[in-house]
Amino acid sequence: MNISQAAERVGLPAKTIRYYEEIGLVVSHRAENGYRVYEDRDLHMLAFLARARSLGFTIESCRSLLDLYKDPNRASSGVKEVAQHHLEEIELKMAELKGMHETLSKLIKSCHGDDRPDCPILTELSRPLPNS
Amino acid sequence: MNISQAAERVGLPAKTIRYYEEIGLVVSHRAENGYRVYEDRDLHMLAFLARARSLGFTIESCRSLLDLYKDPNRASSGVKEVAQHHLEEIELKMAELKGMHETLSKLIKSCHGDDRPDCPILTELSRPLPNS
DNA sequence: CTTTACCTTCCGGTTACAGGAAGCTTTACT
DNA sequence: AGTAAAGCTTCCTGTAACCGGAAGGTAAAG
Repeated sequence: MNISQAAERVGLPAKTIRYYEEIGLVVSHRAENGYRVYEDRDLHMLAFLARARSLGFTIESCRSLLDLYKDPNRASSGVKEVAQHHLEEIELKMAELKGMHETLSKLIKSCHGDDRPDCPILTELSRPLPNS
Repeated sequence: MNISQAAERVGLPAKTIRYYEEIGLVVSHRAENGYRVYEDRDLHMLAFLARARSLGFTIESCRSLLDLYKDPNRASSGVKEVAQHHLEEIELKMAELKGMHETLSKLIKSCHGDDRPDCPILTELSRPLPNS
């Protein structure tokens, strides 16, 4: 199976698969003409990566997870740690976004949004500095 | 006032201020020795940018907002549009993160996390492909 | 007069790819 | 058989918003 069929199967762009190979996340076997060839086992790895990435794991976390996946002697605690750490990062981002959302939606509500120049959004953004 | 004092005042790294100048977001006046010099007006701009960035606006949105800020004939509707668009992006990201959070926290709960190799997280990530 | 602290510019690295050029191979069609 | 289109390869550049560090000029302090 060539790269574009593999790509379609696992739901990743061919470019991305080549990139994963370039950074050593996966290996690819080559046919005699130099084309990459994918077997079931390779597709499993790629699909694994696609799922992990869709959950927001970084490439480096994916590398760890994939290593654990391939190791029959792994401890599930290792997997859980990686996942837990990622969950915390997600929660941090959510909190950050929540803060922005609150502030921003209040500001937007308070802006009449017509052709007059006065605007509470700009007023807030340009509040004088706490002169230390 | 030199760059590092300005940086401290507005809460931005000096590197960032130089970068904003490089991309034409702000202009800097120079002293005879070539050093950047910041006046109140410049500090206002920088603080404006710091606040906008802290609300997650992209640099390009900041550019628009700053242009509007500097234009006494602006329409507040223009500002509101930029902010509204950004709010929608924030909501998109929040939804995405929420989905990841749900899936991931369920998986983590279901993983015993000890020294045994079996792990529902890996099982989920390696689910067989929908063979089309 | 020298050390120390700033300042300058310039270059490379970060994340996770996407776009596109130049060139080889395979497939399809006439 | 000839050719055109599709698919593959590698390589290079660009993205967002900076950070870190090197090399070298300037300023303030002792």
